[in-house]
Amino acid sequence: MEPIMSIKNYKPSETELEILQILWDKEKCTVREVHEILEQNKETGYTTTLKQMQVMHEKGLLSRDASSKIHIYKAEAGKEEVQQQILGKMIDTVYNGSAARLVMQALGNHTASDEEIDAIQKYLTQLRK
Amino acid sequence: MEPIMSIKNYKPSETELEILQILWDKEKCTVREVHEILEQNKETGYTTTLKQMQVMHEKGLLSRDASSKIHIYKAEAGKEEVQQQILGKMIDTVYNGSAARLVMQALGNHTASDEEIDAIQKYLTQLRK
DNA sequence: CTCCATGTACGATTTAAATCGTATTTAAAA
DNA sequence: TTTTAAATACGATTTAAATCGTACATGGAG
Repeated sequence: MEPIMSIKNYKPSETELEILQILWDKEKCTVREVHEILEQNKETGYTTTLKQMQVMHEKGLLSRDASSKIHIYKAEAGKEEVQQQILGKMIDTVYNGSAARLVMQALGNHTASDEEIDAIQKYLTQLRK
Repeated sequence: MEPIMSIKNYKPSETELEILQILWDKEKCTVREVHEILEQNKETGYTTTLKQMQVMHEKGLLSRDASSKIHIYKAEAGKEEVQQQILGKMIDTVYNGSAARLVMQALGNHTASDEEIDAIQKYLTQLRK
């Protein structure tokens, strides 16, 4: 697997995203730690997780410290960057480029709490300046 | 290909979504019409588009009138339904279930115009009641 | 009626991701 | 030092989507 040209503009697969989420959350992990978290949601073999992480390492999505027997992995792809990448693609392909339409639909059906709405309104006001 | 259990909760592939977009926009289309629009964005063979649409028909995503030689296709999957489905999955997998976080990131980087922000704020105020 | 341009049908292949079995390595316990 | 549990390496297989070549059908022009 050749390394990814730029880590920006890379859209991870569903499984890769699950692993990235774990590493964004926990900073550093062994394969076993990642695997055990993954296993809580779906059945999967240890070597499957291992292989996934090896491939992601080759792609440059993860870095690792291999100085001891147990390799320690770390996310190289940044959380905000990747989220932004996925979101942008979605706005284009699903909402024809209109972020506003996405936002309204998101707020309409995934009922946010009053606190969340407050936060968003403040954010909007600030955004205007 | 077996028909999809429920058209709700179905997440179309990237290519399927492109075809759905066209049919949401134009209501009824022949394969050729769809293909010619698709071709504007990417190189692809006619029979590839045909096959895609046949499979989507088998899945129940599209219906068709086959009474004449030239079949006329129509989207069965509803636009809002599918968008909602994709969006919901994304909020879960990318934003840990927080619609608010998605919204803020969407507004932060895909700069909306002042008019759009107005519209969103009004929408929010109304949402509270 | 015959030709032929333009369709559809469908199987085979390609491609990419995900899965897993097995071999090998390693480090610490016995 | 030997054994062994637990880790990595890696090739082979599975799976699903996408692509495409080719055969066959159809209806209108001549």
